[in-house]
Amino acid sequence: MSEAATGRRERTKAANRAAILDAARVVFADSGFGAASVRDIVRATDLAAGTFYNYFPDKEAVLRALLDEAALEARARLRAARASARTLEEFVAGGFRAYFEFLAEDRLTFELLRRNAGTIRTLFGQPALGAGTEELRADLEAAVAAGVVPPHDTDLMARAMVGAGLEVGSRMVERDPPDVEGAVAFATRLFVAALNAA
Amino acid sequence: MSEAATGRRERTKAANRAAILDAARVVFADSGFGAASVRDIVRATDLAAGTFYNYFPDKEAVLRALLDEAALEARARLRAARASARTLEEFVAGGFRAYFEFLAEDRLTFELLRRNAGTIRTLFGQPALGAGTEELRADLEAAVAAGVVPPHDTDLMARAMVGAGLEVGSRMVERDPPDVEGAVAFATRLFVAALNAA
DNA sequence: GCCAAAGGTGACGCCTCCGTCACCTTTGCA
DNA sequence: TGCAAAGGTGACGGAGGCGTCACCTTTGGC
Repeated sequence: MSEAATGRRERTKAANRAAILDAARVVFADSGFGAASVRDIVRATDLAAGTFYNYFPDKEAVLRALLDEAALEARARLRAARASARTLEEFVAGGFRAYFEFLAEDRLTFELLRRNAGTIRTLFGQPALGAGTEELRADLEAAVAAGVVPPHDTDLMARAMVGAGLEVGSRMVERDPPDVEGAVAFATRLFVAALNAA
Repeated sequence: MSEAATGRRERTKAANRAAILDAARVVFADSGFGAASVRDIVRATDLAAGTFYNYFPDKEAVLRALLDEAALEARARLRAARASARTLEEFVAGGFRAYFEFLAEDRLTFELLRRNAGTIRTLFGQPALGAGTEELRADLEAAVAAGVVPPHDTDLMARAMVGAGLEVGSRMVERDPPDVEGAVAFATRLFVAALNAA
């Protein structure tokens, strides 16, 4: 967006790439990655079949690009949330708030991730939807070291938080409008109690 | 098994059906339902293509049959676990133990469910992997009514338990041999603390 | 042992997908 | 305005999936 005013050539390129990504998000989210074909994506676009291959070698590359985008956004939000946390409660609440706000704002991406979580797990490494389970674990480790939280299995705890967050987030998104603060409050109370009692 | 000693005709039929289901479990677990074809399943069998259609109309029906099987087993185990629970802690621990033992014993089915959770959710109704979220919610409600647990949002709590259980179970299964009791202890402590503090 | 019913078999016609490539349109530069 | 490079287009050959059906083997009753 900052350097948008380039030549028409460049602009078309960016627009085509974006059109493919947008179409793929929808197609993957509601047919599932496995059942989706490159033609399905192209059809949801006004481009010709051959054009697709000027941008991506296959549908897997498109999925990868979509995930990179989502991960970038998610990481930025989580980093921001962490920066301002002073207490354990703020830390937990901030993390969940960032997570739930993301889900609420970008439903399509959430649906994409949720629908294809299994595929993503097997296709790429571990992360899948919790695009930051490992960072969370490291943060918990740091909290233990700082004496804020009793020692516990931080790997299991991080996974439990991600898993519970996913399900709680799903329920949240089912309601319209989604009650972000309610979800944050629930998840925070749950894990603050668990962490203190660890 | 009880009425197995029927004619050869019957036995072949049962064997063929079982062969298709077994093959499908493997194929769906590692290619994903969407990417799998009826031919993939048939190929993993020593039957001919046409035979498949004498047993199932399409691959979706096979998935449905696999899920019915799994749900039946899971429900039986959970019911048994509940029967013996006397305290809150026993109730929670019993539920998680039943769940984790199932995952540990039938890895293939677990992989099938985990890999295709998104597809299952959209293809059939809600349940997917937590083949008993609703029952769990009802049990929590009963515990609240009985005064064993403070009032709380039982729907969210049930989902959080299922979500956390799934992730904790995944970690458990990654290790060999899987530490069922460790997983049970972790999950139980987590949710007993949360429930008491609700 | 015979024969009709059950049911396994795999080739077939139809369809869609894949990735490519020769062709044509558009763009940017001079 | 002219022209070369960039890149969009869609038809094409090859592959493979789908569900069917005529045919053949097996089974079970008599």
